[in-house]
Amino acid sequence: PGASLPHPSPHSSIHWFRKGLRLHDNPALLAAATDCHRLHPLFILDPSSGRAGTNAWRFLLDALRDLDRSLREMGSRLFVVQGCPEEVFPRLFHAWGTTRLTFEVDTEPSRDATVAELAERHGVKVIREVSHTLYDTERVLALNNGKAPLTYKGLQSLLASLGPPEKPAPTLTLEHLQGEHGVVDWVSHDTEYGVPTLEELGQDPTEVGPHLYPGGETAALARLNSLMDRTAWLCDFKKPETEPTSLSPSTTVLSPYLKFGCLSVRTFWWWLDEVYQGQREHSQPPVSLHGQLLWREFFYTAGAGIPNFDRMVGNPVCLQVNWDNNPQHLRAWREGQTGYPFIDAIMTQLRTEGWIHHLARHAVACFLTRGDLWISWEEGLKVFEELLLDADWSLNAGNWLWLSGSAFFHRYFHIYSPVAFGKKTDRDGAYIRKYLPVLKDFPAKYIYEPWKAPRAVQEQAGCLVGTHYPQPIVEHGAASKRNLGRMKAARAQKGNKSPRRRPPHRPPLPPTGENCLAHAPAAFYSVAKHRENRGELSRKRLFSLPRPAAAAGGKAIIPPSSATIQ
DNA sequence: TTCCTGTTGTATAC
DNA sequence: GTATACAACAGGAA
Repeated sequence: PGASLPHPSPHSSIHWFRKGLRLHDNPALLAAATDCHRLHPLFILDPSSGRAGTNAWRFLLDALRDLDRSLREMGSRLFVVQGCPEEVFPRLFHAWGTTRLTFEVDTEPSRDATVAELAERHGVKVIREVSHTLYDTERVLALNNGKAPLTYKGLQSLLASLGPPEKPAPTLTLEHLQGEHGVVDWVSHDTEYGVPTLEELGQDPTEVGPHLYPGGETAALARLNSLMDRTAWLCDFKKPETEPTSLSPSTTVLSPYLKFGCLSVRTFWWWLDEVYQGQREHSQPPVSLHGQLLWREFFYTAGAGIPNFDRMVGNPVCLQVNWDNNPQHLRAWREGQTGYPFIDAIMTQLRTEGWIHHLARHAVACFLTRGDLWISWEEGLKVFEELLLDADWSLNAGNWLWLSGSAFFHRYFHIYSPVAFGKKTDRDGAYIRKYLPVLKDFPAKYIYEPWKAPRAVQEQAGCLVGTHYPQPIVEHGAASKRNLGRMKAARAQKGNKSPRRRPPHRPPLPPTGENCLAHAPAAFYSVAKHRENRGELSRKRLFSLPRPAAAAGGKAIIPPSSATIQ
């Protein structure tokens, strides 16, 4: 730290925050601060982008305020500007005398190339760094002839040839900041560049739910810290065994922090690695926590390598299906009014709290698409994008492809029952009672199927099905059976058009679908029941804010490698 | 061609 | 709690 520069700092830098809302492991931010006499940390709020709901906006504003607070402690500030990047940058380049623009690589379809060109035209040097993913997605794709691996194993073997992920970069500290830090006018900063409120963004602040998961790097590292004491839990973690019906999250709920980059995936990876090192044995990918981070990598790679990844049409890996158009059923699903308490409870938790367990996502996604309602996964994707705090373009689309049986997942005859699935881990329906208080007095025998309760029982529970709570909008047995047949038909069509297979001996169907390949799943991080720590002593708390221990052994700020474009 | 595997199904039997 | 049928797919290895 504190490497004093041998020559005057020539640069005026803008670091453009998009994701990566943190000071730890942020190589592009370090690059901005290097040889720099004036640094402007910038966030551009683009009101025209995205479908985020109120809870997600709150999370983002939390994160921005936290970032500003941390920068302020070092005498700097965050500059928040509203507009679209193409319009904002030329103005700022001119006003701030910018010579260098740095930002984190984004694997999603974005306007990065346009901005980079624009910067170049203004004589501004552009530096991009990989830090949102464990590996450089472009490199992984190149290693596989430009194609995304379509199985988890496939990705694993590619990554094996690349070796372990890079270590996190050092946290930005006061020592990295030279010169003026970019603050021109402390008096007018808040009015000109302050973090706006929900109201100022046109969001209704009365719509937010309980503030269970405050946004920001500080909250992210605190959450990580509190997991540190649970060595046995971390080492035993097996995702499929965690419970979707747990009343408090049975997984980590680090996903919103990873999505916005309040937590660095590399910091998490190497911290887990340290925990694993100290133990005799630990779970392994794909079910372990390391495995969850590799699923994340899997879908980022798929999202970057597969065209039209978030759509059915034009997506070469996606099964082409004639989904129904049924706005009433879609609305019932979204609002938690399907008449299936398990489904409705999950959707209620989603709308109010912004986070649901991974397997709960499976249950409602299957219900919406191939299981019961036969509605396009693209509709579900949009709802999740609005309501989930951790909705991430690649992971969201990838998981919807998976659950709808459109790609990656092929055993489409495995269908989640909206009645039986929740019962496995919650016989008495405590989860339903929590999120659907209208049903809270039903006996356990009927809590998953209240329409089956005799009239007297419904009266006793103070809830008449059809009056206070809806009748089921579909009959699961019949609907799932019919849909299974429709899945089979869609696949048969695909088979007919595939050049690599003999035509299946089935009656030919009218050709409508496009040829599809096939492929594998994704992960939202979660859970496992709180198990006791078997007496391992708690480790020292490494994450107050800076995290020196895991920082790359070397101090090299950023390798001036291919990350630099211009 | 055959065989095995795939993070996370359900219902029934013991 | 574990085993099995259910009805059966895609991809990759052998």
